[in-house]
Amino acid sequence: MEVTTLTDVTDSATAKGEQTRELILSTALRLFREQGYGKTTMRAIATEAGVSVGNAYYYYGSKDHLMQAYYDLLQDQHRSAVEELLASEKAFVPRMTGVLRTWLEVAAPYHEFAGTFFKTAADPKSPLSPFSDESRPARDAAVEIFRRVVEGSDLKVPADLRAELPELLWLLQMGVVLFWVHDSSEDVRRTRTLINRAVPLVDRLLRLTRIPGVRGVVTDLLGLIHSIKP
Amino acid sequence: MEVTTLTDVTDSATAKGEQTRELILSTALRLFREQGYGKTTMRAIATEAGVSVGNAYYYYGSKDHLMQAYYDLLQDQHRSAVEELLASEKAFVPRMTGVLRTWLEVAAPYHEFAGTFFKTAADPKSPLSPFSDESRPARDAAVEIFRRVVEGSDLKVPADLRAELPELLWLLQMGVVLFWVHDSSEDVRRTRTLINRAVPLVDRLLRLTRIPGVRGVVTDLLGLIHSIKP
DNA sequence: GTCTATAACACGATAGAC
DNA sequence: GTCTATCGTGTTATAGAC
Repeated sequence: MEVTTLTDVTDSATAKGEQTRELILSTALRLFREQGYGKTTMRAIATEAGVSVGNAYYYYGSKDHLMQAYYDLLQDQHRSAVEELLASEKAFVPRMTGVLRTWLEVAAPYHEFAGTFFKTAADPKSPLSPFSDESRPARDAAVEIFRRVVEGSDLKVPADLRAELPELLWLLQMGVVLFWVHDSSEDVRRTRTLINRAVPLVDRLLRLTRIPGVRGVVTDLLGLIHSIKP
Repeated sequence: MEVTTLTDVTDSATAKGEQTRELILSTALRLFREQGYGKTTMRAIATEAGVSVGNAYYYYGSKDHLMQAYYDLLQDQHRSAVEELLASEKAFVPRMTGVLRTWLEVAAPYHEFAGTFFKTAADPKSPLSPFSDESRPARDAAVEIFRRVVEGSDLKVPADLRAELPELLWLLQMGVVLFWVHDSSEDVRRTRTLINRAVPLVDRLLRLTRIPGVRGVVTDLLGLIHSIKP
């Protein structure tokens, strides 16, 4: 009985902590969306959430960590938003195009904020860097989406290339995102054009790999990739 | 006579200002190199240069502007360091490889600092962004190097592709630099490997463009590039 | 126009009490 | 887990000297 009570106390304490953690995060994201990352101060987040600055730092080691948490959230949303498409569509081009378009939709509310996000992500020393060890789980989850894009499709490519393809497609997405961050056109039309034209191009390129003369270049490329992996 | 004297005074004043400007910059760069960007304070730069903080801000609007000045300097050094190679070597692969290797050499002392630099550069709102209007002169100068790489070489590619090639090679360099920033291997060996293998691959790829089946993909690619330009 | 000296402000981050 | 007080730093402001 005493044990049970003790457990209950611990549980409720943990639950309360979790509640505070989420309150701080959701408040921060709202303010980021409303006023941008730069103009949102840690003081404002704390005040708005009804906690102290010190408490905010108790849960999130830095302002950047709040951004990191947002990134994880975004990835989660993208994964579930893409579920239906990957279950129904079988052709490579609409699969890949759909995945990229869905990303645009999910990330849209944070387009301006995303600039600051990638600013931090570009720093090799930052745990938010897409190439850092800390973000490996998030990166693996992202690559996993493209593994499913490839596996569930009608794509016919050599086995060795197919194995590297998910990571290469993820890299393509990184490029699209980089373009998107800098895209200030109405309704990010230029990014949409990029997706609409780049994916069929990739598809065409992949079909070419069966031509003997092209095959050698692909082998070289795969060798290059292998040689620069850490 | 009075005019001459007046001019002299103005000139010497300007010269003195220029001297102070350079003193501040060189001091800042030395401290950045020695202790990193983050740990170098504006107060330290001013003290070390023997000027007041206010004076440092008189010449450089912000700490980031000092980084911007470094970038311009780097580009200048790269351009002159590459001069001899471009004058003597005629084959595409050694030309391109040499240009990229030279960049590594010129930038080497600032490898760690470069992380912070690209962090700032990745922000679309920053004037340091390689895609911003403010950095257009610097970008044009960089692309110009690759225009010379192409023009002075024995490369045989279709005219429409050749026209876009300098910008594409510059983009390749951006990729190499991004890789380099994240490369913590001894003597950046992985980046060297990337250059050594990627350039011949590009060369091979460019030769393939004469195959009819491949030609169509190139046309598509050029169309894509054209359609997403602002 | 160039420069000094000093104070002040805002913000990210931390220390230490409770 | 939570708070208040405080620090260090980028940046700005003031008020003037040469």
